[in-house]
Amino acid sequence: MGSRPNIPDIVIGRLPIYLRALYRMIQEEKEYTSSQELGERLGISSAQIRKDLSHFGEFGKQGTGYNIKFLHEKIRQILQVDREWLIAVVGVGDLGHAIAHYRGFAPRGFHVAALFDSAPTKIGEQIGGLTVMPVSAMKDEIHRQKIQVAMLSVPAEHAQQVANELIGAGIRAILNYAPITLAVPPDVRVQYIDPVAHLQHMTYYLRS
Amino acid sequence: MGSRPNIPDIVIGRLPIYLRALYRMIQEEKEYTSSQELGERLGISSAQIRKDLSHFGEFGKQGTGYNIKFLHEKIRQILQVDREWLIAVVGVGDLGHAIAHYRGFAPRGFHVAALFDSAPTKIGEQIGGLTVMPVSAMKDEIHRQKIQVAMLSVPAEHAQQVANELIGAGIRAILNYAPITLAVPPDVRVQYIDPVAHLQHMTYYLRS
DNA sequence: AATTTTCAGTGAGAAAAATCACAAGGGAGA
DNA sequence: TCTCCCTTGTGATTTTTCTCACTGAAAATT
Repeated sequence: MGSRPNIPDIVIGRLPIYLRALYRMIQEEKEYTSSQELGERLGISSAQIRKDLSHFGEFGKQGTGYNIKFLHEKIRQILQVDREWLIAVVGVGDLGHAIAHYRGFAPRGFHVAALFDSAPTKIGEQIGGLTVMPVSAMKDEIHRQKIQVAMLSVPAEHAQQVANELIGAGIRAILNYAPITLAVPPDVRVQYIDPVAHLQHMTYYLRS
Repeated sequence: MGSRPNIPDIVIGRLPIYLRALYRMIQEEKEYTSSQELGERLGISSAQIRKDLSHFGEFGKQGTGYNIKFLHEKIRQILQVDREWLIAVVGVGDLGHAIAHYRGFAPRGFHVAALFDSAPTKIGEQIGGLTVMPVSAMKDEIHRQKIQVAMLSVPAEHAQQVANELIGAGIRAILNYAPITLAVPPDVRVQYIDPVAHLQHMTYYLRS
């Protein structure tokens, strides 16, 4: 896809939000939308949306707006979610279970392809059609299936160590559910999910 | 605690990150840290950390740095998590179950105090010491317990409607797990948890 | 056919956020 | 006490991000 230099990360981060809204519009069987309508739904200015999209091409038509399916597909291509990504889940406690059962990954480009845990009691357990494997088998299995993305749902104390092993096994993107900032080499991407951090962010504003 | 005007939201959003790191340091029985050390752990510049904290007061000492417990407590006060917040969870599918069982809320200031679902088969179910109640009982129960925060884990199609009911019941902060942007009045805070959006953000960069 | 409305894309400018770099305070050791 | 080393808090500056406002094109209306 040739040269795509220097697009701000904050712009990339908004594309999945646009995708999500477009997906809803497809379900609503809408055909066209405008930057203004999209912006109103998302609480984002229309100029912001137009400028974001302009980094990647010209997807709209003056007077008409954007064809929803077309724009949806274009953003999927940009984000590379017009294919399926395999995911390894490490740590199958309550959270890992919920992740393994979650039906929302598949329709948006992701497929949970392997489950790992270190607790001997959990090895062999069947979850959502997959068998929990020992962490010692992680590297081989990740290579065998060519898995590139991992979700980390182990306790905070073990997260860094497991992350190191994942990176050693070739993983280049980690979605970390443990409430700890990971140290990783610059070619590895990490994103964080910390519900408590979000809650704490909101309670700041709950002053009467 | 008087006037605290105009502090950028992006600064507020980093405070929970600092809190998380300080909490870890307390567990490691460290006593002092510096903006530089903290920054290295978090991948944030030391100047950024100092400037962020300077919005709220002077918490460090030249030559010494920050007393970890003291700074931790100060940030807890700023975020108002030096008390316990009660949370209502709406939607007890797999995700709602995982939330209800999650042990990570309590030590960081939050207590799941009520569970709601609309499916008659789920009403009455016991989860983590709580009984699932019907959505129709939501308003009364939220008032009775004076719950101010809610977590929304219902399907996307119902999220907006349930959010409306929550707001009608007096909820002022919503952590939304449904992959949809909610429309809410300006005095209601919403934060989003969408793992797939994070994954899609990362796959952008997975070009070889 | 002419006019009006709608809406994308974009350069210029404004606003916000991050970084720089330094003065000054505090501790440790000589 | 004096000197050296750390480290904070912060004004100044740079960088990044967002918004404004306009051009031009397409559609809708008269």
